[in-house]
Amino acid sequence: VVTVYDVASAAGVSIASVSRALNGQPGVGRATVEKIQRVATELGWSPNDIARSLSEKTTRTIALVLPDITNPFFPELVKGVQTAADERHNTLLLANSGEDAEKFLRDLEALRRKQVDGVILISDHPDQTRVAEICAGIPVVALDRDLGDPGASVVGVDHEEGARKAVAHLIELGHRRIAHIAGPAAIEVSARRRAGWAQALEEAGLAARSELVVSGTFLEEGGFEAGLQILDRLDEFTAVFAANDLTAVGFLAACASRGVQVPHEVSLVGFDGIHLTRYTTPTLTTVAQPIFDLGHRAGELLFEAISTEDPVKVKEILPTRLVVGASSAAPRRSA
Amino acid sequence: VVTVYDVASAAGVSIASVSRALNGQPGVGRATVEKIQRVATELGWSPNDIARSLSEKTTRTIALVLPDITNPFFPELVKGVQTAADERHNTLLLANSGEDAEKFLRDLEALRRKQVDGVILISDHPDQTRVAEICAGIPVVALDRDLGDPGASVVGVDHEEGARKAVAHLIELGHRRIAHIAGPAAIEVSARRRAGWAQALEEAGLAARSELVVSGTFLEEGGFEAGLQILDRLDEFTAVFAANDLTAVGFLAACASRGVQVPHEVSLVGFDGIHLTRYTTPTLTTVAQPIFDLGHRAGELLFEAISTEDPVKVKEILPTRLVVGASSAAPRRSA
DNA sequence: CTGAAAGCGCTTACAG
DNA sequence: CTGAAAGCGCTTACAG
Repeated sequence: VVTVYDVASAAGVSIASVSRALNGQPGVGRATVEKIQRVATELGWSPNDIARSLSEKTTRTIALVLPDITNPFFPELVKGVQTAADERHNTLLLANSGEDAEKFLRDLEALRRKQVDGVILISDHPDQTRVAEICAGIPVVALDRDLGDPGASVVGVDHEEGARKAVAHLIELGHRRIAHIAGPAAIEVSARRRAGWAQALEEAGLAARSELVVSGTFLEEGGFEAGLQILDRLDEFTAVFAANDLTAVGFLAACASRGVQVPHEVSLVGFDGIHLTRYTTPTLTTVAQPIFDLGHRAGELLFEAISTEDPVKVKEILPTRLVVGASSAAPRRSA
Repeated sequence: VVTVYDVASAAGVSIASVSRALNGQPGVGRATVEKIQRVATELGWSPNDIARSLSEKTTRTIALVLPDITNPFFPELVKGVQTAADERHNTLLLANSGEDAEKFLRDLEALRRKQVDGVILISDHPDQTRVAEICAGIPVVALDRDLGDPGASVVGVDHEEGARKAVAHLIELGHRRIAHIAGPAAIEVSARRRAGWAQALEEAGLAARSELVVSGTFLEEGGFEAGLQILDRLDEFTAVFAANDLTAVGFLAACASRGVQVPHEVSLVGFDGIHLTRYTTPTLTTVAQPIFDLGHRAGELLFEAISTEDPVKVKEILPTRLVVGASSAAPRRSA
């Protein structure tokens, strides 16, 4: 309601001086600055970022598009990005597109209209061309999931390698038959982790039998359902590698409901390293991603891209770490 | 890059017609509209919401300020608000202030500068006056936590009543000594739930002994720590009412680490009804809040306030529901 | 050090 | 149905 014009006339100066004074820019007399500041506070002036953005052609806002804020992996990631944004005094705009491809595109278009300065994408949308079209001209960083778009920097982990570590850990414990509860087929990450599972088995001279793969959803229910199915065939395996921690949590619940002891009757390893894994019963062995860092790094990369005229595309792979909890142990029985 | 001016000159019309045509407003010839639309797509025109907002004096953006996106209660709430925003074709801006009072005020100021049309607040900031000052002139809805500010509508649940239900349930099962792991002292909701705990005990003619109250943090670690403390005094109680589900999850972990069986040796009830409670071992008895609805309703109320000149302040209390899981049972031992 | 003026990309009375 | 013009609240060359 009160604008620079009001402040200017009340202080008896021009709006140019007001703008400069209120932004701490040089070229205004000390006394003038003080007067303007005083008047501004008296009048209760508050800057209008919309007007500023229109004028400066930058909104100091970046966006993060993610599939499911409800999966605890993402809030942690959000914190990382948020921190990066805060450090640069930028605002973070969240778009929770779900895994819905259409909503994703609509959200992306809305962000473009909002004139965000850059976008961090967690998605493997089937139509990369459309995505690239919409994001044309605005810096993009792909997070966690790979983006076909070569125009974007990528930060993530090596999911295959992580999965291999998980399975190798089980093999080392003595397991020979290891089942896998996979993620949704449409998500690239699912395929990577499954591939890692198969590789680790094969490297150990064991068969990666597709009968031992059940599909999940990356959510608890998926792990639970998969568990109910697979627990009927406990004679075929002694351990389970779940595609992510939520799946593992669901599997634990299935075990509990069937009275199957973890890790005595079946060992379990998850993936992600969400905070919750330290508080499940038993605590979960998992391949931890540096979640916060992933988000933070993605933010930093994005800001570099924003402030550089011709940004180089980088691909940054952060290390995963096997965290051994109480859900994995040597097999007490043979499959 | 391409503006209405470009479209206008390319189509041989005025920017007024372009604006009207592109916004589907009446008063433009059918043929003209078509031509303008064609030219706009050819040129790859995309609306600039910043300019529109400056002109229209509305951003079609609402903000939600919350303490901790990492607590699974909030993402679910976010979904509710998000849905309400989507329904109105508004954008939701999230501010994750933490429980940090200073950051909260800074965030609020940033939102004001961003010219959001309204704000949903989850907070009980000590300095309500400051909050009211910053929010002056913009519609506010208080969510989940009560806001001293009488200028805002409130939507939430009756925490005392909910807590009473939890404790009454335990009493009904036969428990007589019920401990409580409280939330952070600074949060009003903690006090309410604790009061409910005390009331239920007293109504049943039992003593609400303050020695049976341990403080937590609303996070897993708090419940875990509290559990380690209190489990040394298992002879003093047979059941625990945790201030929220995350606390209960932490307590379960403490029980597991101490080898204490739930519910055989100690019963447990949580509060919130987060999704996870269905997948803990054992599944958690809890007082479920209609989380999604709370968020959705807050959004609706906010939009009403935004679109009404003189909005009435309402206080909407949504019902909680006791969900009986496997963590509560009749006491097998006497305290 | 200070100000008049143009411009950011839209929308919307106001005239025709 | 169509357009010229003003205005939204800022910032920033450009002159002095």
